[in-house]
Amino acid sequence: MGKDTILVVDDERNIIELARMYLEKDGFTVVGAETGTEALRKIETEQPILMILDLMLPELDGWEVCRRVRANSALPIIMLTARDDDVDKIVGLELGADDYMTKPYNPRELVARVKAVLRRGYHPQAENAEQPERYSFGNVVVSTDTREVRVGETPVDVRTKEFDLLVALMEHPGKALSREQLLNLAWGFDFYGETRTVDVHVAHLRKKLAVSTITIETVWGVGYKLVEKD
Amino acid sequence: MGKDTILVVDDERNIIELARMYLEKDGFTVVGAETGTEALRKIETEQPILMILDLMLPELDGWEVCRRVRANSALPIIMLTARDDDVDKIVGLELGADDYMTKPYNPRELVARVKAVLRRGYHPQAENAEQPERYSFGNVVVSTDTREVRVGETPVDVRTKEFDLLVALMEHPGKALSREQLLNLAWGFDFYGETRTVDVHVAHLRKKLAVSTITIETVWGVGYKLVEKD
DNA sequence: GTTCGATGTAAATTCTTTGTAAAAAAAAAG
DNA sequence: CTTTTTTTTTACAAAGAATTTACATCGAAC
Repeated sequence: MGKDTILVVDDERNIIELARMYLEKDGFTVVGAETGTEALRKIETEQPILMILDLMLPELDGWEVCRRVRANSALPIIMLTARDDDVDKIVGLELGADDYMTKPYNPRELVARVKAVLRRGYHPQAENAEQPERYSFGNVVVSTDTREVRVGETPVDVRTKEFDLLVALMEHPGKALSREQLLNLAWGFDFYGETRTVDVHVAHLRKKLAVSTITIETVWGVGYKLVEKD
Repeated sequence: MGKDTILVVDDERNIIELARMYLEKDGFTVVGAETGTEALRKIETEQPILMILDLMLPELDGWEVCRRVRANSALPIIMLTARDDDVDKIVGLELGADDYMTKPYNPRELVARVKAVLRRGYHPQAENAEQPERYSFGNVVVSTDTREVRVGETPVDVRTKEFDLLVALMEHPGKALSREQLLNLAWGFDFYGETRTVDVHVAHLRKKLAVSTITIETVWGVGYKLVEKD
């Protein structure tokens, strides 16, 4: 009961069992409910840390279950739906779901999302939205699909975190970003460490971008910004 | 009994239940069979209007079941197979299947095909979109129809999973692919295992591609990508 | 100019990821 | 059913990165 328990609500027992198989492999305990009322009851008795909720349910549909749960708790909820047009409602109406997946779903992706939602400050739209696969500023081009950085025609070798940091900066050229913001953008919301870690990677990037027409400028007392030289 | 009944033959009960879930939603009645002999018996007793038949079966394999059914009936058959190379046999040897799908399959697509087969004058080859039957990158050529790999003129012997992994990489040359993505592409969404299984096959492929002009590069912290050497 | 917190950065440390051989398990062939 | 082959898992070494530390330096305010 409690700290590893996930409640899976679906009227199809198979869906519950599929989820159970994959989630238990990752150390979660899975409790199933086949109706909306059963779900509400199990939330009380089992104290789950997250609920996976199908929209289509007998007795009490997913919308209603979600509304009632949200009335008095912040239990993370991942919605499941078979219909694409429900997605807009989930996203648009701010029902309070933390994330959603369309059925039929990829079970490993479900596990990944459960973990993501359980991380502090997860922003689902960032996961679901397509990010551009290429950024350019000055004579620097960053390709996210190949994870390559080029200064003019010359490829530049950057490490994982340097790459992520550079992308974060390229997403907001000219804007001053605090170390906190950069940690959120490049490390994720659950990073647990010194803000000054950013400085070290900035230093590395500055060296590697020395030959380019852009640079990472210090905004004293604030953070950093990406600017064109001169 | 009869006019809406579909017989689903698969030794994996989950596959049957998945099909049942979706087919029943569309008004069909689903009868399951887990072995070839059970399938033949159920054809007599249940009089299905269509059979969905997995090739890999205990007792009597799908080929044999199909042959025996075809000996004295025109029952529409949709073949399921996990192996791409079986597809050639199904299509080429005119075994008598009306359509086929490779596993893992999209259940909604299965429903669509069931309906299509039941429509008169259905032409399956039009639905099974051609995927390229040949990929080449550097001096490596991969033929999906013959499942052969050549480095220049020299044939290279690769195992099934190595082949599938190589195809996945060849479909996205230069792109960084995570282990998850590679599992989805080469193993299927329902693979239930360690992501590091990918690494082992990558190591094997690297040895076999050592003499070629391409290689599988590690993208640290991310996954792998296929690139030309130098 | 002096002070003091903020920043730069090299080096040390710690942590993660990856390569790979070998064992185990599973699947295919006989 | 037994043998062979393939696939997956495991375990550990090695490589590679990320983070922290420590100290030098800088910049703003007075």
